[in-house]
Amino acid sequence: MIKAVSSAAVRRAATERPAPVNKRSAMLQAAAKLFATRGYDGTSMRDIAELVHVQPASLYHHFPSKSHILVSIFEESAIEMVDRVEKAVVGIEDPWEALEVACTAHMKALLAGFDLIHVVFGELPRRHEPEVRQKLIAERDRYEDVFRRLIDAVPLRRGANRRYMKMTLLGAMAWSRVWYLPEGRDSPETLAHNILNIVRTGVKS
Amino acid sequence: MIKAVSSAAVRRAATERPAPVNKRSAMLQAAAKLFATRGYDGTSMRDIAELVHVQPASLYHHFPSKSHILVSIFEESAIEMVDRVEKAVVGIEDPWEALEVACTAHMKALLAGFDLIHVVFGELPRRHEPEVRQKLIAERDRYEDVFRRLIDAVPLRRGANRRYMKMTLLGAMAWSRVWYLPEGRDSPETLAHNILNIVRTGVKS
DNA sequence: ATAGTTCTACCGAACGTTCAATAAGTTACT
DNA sequence: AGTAACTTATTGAACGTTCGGTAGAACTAT
Repeated sequence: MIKAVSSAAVRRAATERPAPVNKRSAMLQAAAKLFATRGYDGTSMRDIAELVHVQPASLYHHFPSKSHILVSIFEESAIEMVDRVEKAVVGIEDPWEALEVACTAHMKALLAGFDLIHVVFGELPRRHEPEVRQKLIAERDRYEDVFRRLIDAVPLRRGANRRYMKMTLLGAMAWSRVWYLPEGRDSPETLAHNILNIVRTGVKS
Repeated sequence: MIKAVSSAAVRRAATERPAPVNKRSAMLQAAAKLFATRGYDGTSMRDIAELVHVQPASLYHHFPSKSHILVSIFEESAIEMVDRVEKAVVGIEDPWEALEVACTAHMKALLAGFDLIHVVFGELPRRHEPEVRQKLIAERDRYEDVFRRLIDAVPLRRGANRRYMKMTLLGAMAWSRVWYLPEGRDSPETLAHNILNIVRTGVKS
């Protein structure tokens, strides 16, 4: 019995298929990278397949369609990002500090190569079929909710609208995708700090 | 001679082709509407042609390629938007009021159906060929420059960074594309006022 | 233990459709 | 007559997707 198991393990290790790792997640990674740079419509199933060194047809073993790949990216991304942000803020008492830490985590992911979240903030759910759109929006909402809760905990001046604040903050951060230069002198941390500071205290003299 | 001209005019009036209006701009309008909702890659030349009631090949009489249509949209949009914003701020002394009026003009165009500007803030230049990308960025910069000048005129507290302020402001406004609901209770004016107010005075108590 | 079966992951080739673009011809207007 | 505007007809390539088949691992029955 023991022998049989161990010989199976050896055989599995000896095979040139390098790992029993989930190829599904490799496909998701590749798709995210391409969607992030070329957009959903600008990426073909062939492009994705090529990046994973697989035939196009193989993608359909793991996903029923191209749009399901997009939905899966949104799902995995929301889970991962909620996790990152919530881990980052754990134990922090001051609500403003917690929010800044969350923003930093967000900007790091957005500007330092986490392709999945790039897709979430780059793809407009509007452009997809209703059924797909609904799921995309739901996943993004799930992530935004983390920020909503952090913003709820922060003391605002009278009359300040938390919804507008959330949209301004997330919008400003999302827009950095458009103008940010990785080789520039601004780090994601600096960006998060400065953007949040503007939203918190304003700029006027 | 006169007879000939008049008979030609009558024939022209009688024909169902409604007007000798610039069909080029109609094509641009149609393309902008489609690009704005479905994206560049999600829109085909056939789609554009159909919306103008013209055969696909006719588009190539006015534009050498699909990407030239996109570039033309950016050009016309930048001209039009610079014009709108500069007309809106003329004669306003107070720099903060001028900036708010500019933001209002911007939001009105963005949220109330001016498709051209929608394309400018929806299409990522990154995704296009270098030659095209360069032009797209140049046109958007031309527009952003109007805001840069308005922001330069506004008095800030010490240490406030005008570049971050510009990016936060434009980013927050651009992001409204994603969550704004036309049938909601927020008018473009309200949005512009509130977003600018957050950037100006902050939200903290 | 071995032979037969099922299952997972993938492949190569092709499906019908749609894409941007072109070539050549026709009509409209000056 | 000449030019601008637009048409019909067509191209080769690329698209998402489907198909039948296969290698190998994993169960099942003997």
